[in-house]
Amino acid sequence: MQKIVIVEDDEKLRNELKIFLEKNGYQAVILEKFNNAVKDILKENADLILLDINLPFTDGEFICKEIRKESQVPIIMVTSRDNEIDELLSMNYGADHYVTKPFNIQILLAKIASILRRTNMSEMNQNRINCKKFILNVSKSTIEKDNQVLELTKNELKILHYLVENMGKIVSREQIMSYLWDSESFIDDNTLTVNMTRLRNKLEEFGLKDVIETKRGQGYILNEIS
Amino acid sequence: MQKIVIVEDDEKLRNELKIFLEKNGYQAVILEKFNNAVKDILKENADLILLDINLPFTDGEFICKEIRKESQVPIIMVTSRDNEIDELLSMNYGADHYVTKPFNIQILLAKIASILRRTNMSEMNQNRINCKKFILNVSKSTIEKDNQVLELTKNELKILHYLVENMGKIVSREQIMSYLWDSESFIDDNTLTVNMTRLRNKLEEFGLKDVIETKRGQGYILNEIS
DNA sequence: CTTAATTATAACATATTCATACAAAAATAA
DNA sequence: TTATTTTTGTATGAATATGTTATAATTAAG
Repeated sequence: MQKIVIVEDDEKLRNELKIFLEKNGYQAVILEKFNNAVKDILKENADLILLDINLPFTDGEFICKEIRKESQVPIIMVTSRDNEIDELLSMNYGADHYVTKPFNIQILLAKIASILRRTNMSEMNQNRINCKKFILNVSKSTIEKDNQVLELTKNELKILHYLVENMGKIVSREQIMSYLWDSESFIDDNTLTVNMTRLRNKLEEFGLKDVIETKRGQGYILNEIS
Repeated sequence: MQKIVIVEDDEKLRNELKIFLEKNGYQAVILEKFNNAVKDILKENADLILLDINLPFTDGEFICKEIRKESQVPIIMVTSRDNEIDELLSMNYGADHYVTKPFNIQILLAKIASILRRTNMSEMNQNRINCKKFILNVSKSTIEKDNQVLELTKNELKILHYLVENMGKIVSREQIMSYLWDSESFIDDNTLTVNMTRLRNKLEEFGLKDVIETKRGQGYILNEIS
């Protein structure tokens, strides 16, 4: 179930919103105190935030800006006047969407549904890196090729991601290792080799032979030839 | 400031994009007519191109392909349907990145930033040194010549790199040695000679005879004659 | 022309690096 | 829990890059 945080000082309105959203299949959380709003909001880890611009003590623009520093969660700003929207836009606080009070609650619902559908879709599709021979989908931890999909484990994804990011450049074993594991944990140098072999086997089974080349004594390199 | 060309037929969307990108520190250019798109795009000499696949009169795939003939500028293809991506990929038009409409603009921004950072980095690391007779690719530890590639080992690369960096100047054996090995390890003076011979043989087999000249009593020098 | 210093070559030895296979441990799912 | 997947560790062997030694070739000076 998708979670929506309601940040609204009008107690009556926010309770109505909560009930309404819950009736429509969302999990709705109300923020009651605004003295620590940004932290409280982020803590909820919501899918969407409904944020009134006029709040006591603090203001919505600030909260919006602060949230954007930490998260890309979609934010719907609720304004009281039409022209507030223009002011907001010119400030570029990072909110994606706006509604003006008083708003038609059905329209708000449609808006929310649309935003959530969109972000879900785009999140699924954005982190795709085209490597000529295949696409690395970082979000899904898969590689795609000829309409076929290969699932990658955590380590496999990380190694491949690092190689892809440095396509055409030799990356040393040390580099990969420090990318894979925290520098604190002392992991056998050979563990990387093992992971490498497994990744290669997996890739070869998928029809991607010799994608990762060993540069003995220097590291590994991703062949960028198409 | 980095320049982004927006190729999008939806007037509203492209204007929004332009404003948004400009607010985020980019120079955004809109393409208004598409009858001469490829030329117009290339003329802008942009750092990145945002290219809608569905355009009137012409189509994005064609434009992409044409651009690729002239330039390696990163291209983000904007598609309307998910499965369009797969079609695109199978054609291999050379676009590096894709977003599906409707897209979250913050995610798009992050993507752009990531792509530009990456390409900037790789430009910086344009570790290809042109030596008239051959190109030394430090990132790949190879030399290239007439579409042929010769792999170098760590030592070979280091020696050649040092010589190339000092092209046309005599470098003493001591210089090369301290560049090759840590000053701590005491390595036989003749070891350098052996490495030198090996490198020379390798180069000669590759069709690069007498590239490294011995200056008896002084060191070695890379012949820069073209 | 000799001789001594320097550099080159060849053959050999060693050390590093990596791949593979298997086992154990840890994480995750059923 | 148990079962399964994923990750990590260890051992072995092969490949190869590099270092060592010995000997030959080259060069400059006397």
